[in-house]
Amino acid sequence: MNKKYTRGSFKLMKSMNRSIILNMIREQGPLSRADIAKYTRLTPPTVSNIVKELIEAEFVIETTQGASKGGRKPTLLEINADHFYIIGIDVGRYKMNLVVTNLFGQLKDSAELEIKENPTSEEIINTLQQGIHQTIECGNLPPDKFIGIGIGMHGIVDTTNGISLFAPSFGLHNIPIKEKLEKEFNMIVKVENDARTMTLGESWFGNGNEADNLVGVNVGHGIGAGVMINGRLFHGENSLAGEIGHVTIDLSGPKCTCGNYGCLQALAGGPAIAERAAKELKLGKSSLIRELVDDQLERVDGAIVYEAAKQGDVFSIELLHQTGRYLGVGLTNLIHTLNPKKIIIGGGVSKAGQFLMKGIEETIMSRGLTDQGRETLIVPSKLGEQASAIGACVLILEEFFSQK
Amino acid sequence: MNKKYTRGSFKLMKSMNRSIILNMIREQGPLSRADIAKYTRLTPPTVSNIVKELIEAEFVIETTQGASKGGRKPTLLEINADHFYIIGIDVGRYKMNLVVTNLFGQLKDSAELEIKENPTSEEIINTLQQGIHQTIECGNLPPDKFIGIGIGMHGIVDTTNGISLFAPSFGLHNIPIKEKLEKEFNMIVKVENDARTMTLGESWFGNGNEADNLVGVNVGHGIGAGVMINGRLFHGENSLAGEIGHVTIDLSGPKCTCGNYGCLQALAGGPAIAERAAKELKLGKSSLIRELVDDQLERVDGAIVYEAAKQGDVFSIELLHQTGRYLGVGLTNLIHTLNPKKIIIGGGVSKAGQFLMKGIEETIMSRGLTDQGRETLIVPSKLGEQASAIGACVLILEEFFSQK
DNA sequence: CATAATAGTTAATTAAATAAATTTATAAAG
DNA sequence: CTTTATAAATTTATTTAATTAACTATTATG
Repeated sequence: MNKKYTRGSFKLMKSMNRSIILNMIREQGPLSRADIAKYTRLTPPTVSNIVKELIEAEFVIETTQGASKGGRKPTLLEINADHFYIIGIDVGRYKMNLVVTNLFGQLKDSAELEIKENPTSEEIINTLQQGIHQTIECGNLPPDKFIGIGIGMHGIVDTTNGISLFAPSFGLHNIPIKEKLEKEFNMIVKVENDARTMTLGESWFGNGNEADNLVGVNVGHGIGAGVMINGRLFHGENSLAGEIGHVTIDLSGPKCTCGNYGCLQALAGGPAIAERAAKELKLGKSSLIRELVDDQLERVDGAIVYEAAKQGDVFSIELLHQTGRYLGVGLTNLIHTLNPKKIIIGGGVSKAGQFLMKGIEETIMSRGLTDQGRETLIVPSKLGEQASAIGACVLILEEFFSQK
Repeated sequence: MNKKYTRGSFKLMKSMNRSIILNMIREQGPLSRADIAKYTRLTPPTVSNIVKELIEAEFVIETTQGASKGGRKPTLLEINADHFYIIGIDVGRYKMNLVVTNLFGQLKDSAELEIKENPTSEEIINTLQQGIHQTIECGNLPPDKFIGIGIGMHGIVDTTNGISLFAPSFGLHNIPIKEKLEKEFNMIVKVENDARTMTLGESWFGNGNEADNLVGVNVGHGIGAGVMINGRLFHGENSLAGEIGHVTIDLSGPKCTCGNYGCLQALAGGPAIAERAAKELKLGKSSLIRELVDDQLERVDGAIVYEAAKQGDVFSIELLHQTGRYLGVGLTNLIHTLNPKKIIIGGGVSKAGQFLMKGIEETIMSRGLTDQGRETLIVPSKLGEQASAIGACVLILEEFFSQK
């Protein structure tokens, strides 16, 4: 009774074809009408009609003439990429990362927004609103071309209503982001978890290209993943899909912040790395880290271990190698549960990707069940620090390119 | 370039609506044309036209007149369930379980087929063919009403081509089941992994009802799962999705048949239970099991532990309780990765469900990350031993009820 | 028995794809 | 140069199948 049926109708037929054509131009353009007809198996008049509408709506433009293949030259079509701009914001623990992209995900502007210490919900909303106002009105880009705002937010998000249900690093509940921003700016606003926006960003404009089944793993303070199935983000029943930081890999492992023992995060998250480093250093091991923190071991964190490793510190390199092995176990579990085509490693810790990758690959090779499993592609993030903010833009692009 | 676009067309529109109506009658029937129009928001003439076709094709029949609600009595429509029969076969380690169902998944006939020891591919095919011939021609049911054959096969299956790529308990590779059976019987044949057919069976006719995101866990000799996402089986990139038997939950756990340490299967599979029982009994623990196997500890297997537990043996009950806790860790990992609405426990070991459930629930309660996660429904299989064979029938039903 | 309400059908209309024919533009052949 | 073949795109006519509106059939209710 509760199931939603999408019935066939003229409207649906039209909107499917419009969406197919628009996306085909986006992904494979520039293309001629004839090309589109050939690839989609739609007839030329159908393509021409829809293209006419898309041009009128200024979503698509005719560009150059292509080379003739023995007859009339084709008129090539392209997305009118710079006719529309999107704001994407990644709300992190200490700051917000704001970017502006066009329809091709190309970076047009960016800014960093400071978050006050122990912010209230209102302060978070205010920071967002001020940052957005400044970006739109600074004059770099025509204000009327902004069409939507996407937010990548750490913690638990109610995507339907655009509410941050729980933001652990602020200790805040129920921030009504979508409602407030839509009222203020009168454009589409979408809110999503940041591991998911990161994955979305990589999927559209990063290293995820073409993989329909894809997992993006955000390794930072915590470990979270965005799961894409059949080319769309998958949330699961209660938005818990991809909470792989709290997958148990070692029943007798160290205690996690969640109260359990042996969670992946408790072995491979940023704080876990720092803790293991400090512990071993206390036992007297020698390492460059000592110099970097002036022997104040409480100052050790993930970034410092990475810095030391970069400078060739054997102790740190081995530490990250071991972390990679732990991560590898988590990823192997992922492969044996979801079996994605590709896994993308992003987030803060992934800066140390070079040092982690070896351990990850080793473990997957040894623990993978079949050859195919072992061949799962593990790749680093391409968009790096901006993956999540760019992915937030994709929240709007998805909407733009889906139906209308 | 490689993406397949489904373009909107009149054919698609029609087939969508036909499928919606057919499925609505199946799931919610008996229904009147007017009911269907109301629920689907299709107009009465559209519904009438399609229903006319469905009646002509003998997929649907008009049954009784419903009660008037203040006007003309509705003519109720039902699936012509017994006009079509489907054969489903679950190919296990020692025998095949064959069932015949109608379009409602109601059992019409069943049989057990013996598998020779160390069978060849040809012998497997022969056994299948003989069993099917016998079933069709025995006279219980009109032979011309059989429309398809579904096979649930343990091991790794190439579903596209209907080939059993690897059947570990036979040691066989590349059994071309679909090809051989289609040639012999000239009807649709579909082959799928048995954990997946089990899940499919529960989803349509068992305890999975209405959950779009569902995992069925087959706990037996090994542990495998069928993953349903958005109401459809999910295979992953290389059919490894759901191979949760080889998810690592204890880095320092016992060795698994796959060569790694601490796989779920090595802690909670049938042989693992038997091994733990034998080991502790060797240390001198007292248990009813001793009597059941005449003190020949090498005869202990999962079934015997279950038998003892049923008879109130404290040792066995505790053993299964512990097994449940291990399973619970595996399922919690599943929840934190896929977050299904429901998890169905089936397979051989699930006969001992009552003894496992407590441990499973305990663990999920203690290890679940959020309230919602902890509330994931864990339910036992409803179809029991026949789940996989009935699910094999669903492979054909899916096809029947999808488009045409 | 009249009336209102529900079920279902028939006829007319409409949206949008498809098919066929035509126009436009270009390269290559003679 | 002109002709011819061919590709690109548009125009016109046709077809599919949903929708709208009008109508018939049936039944409960007052």
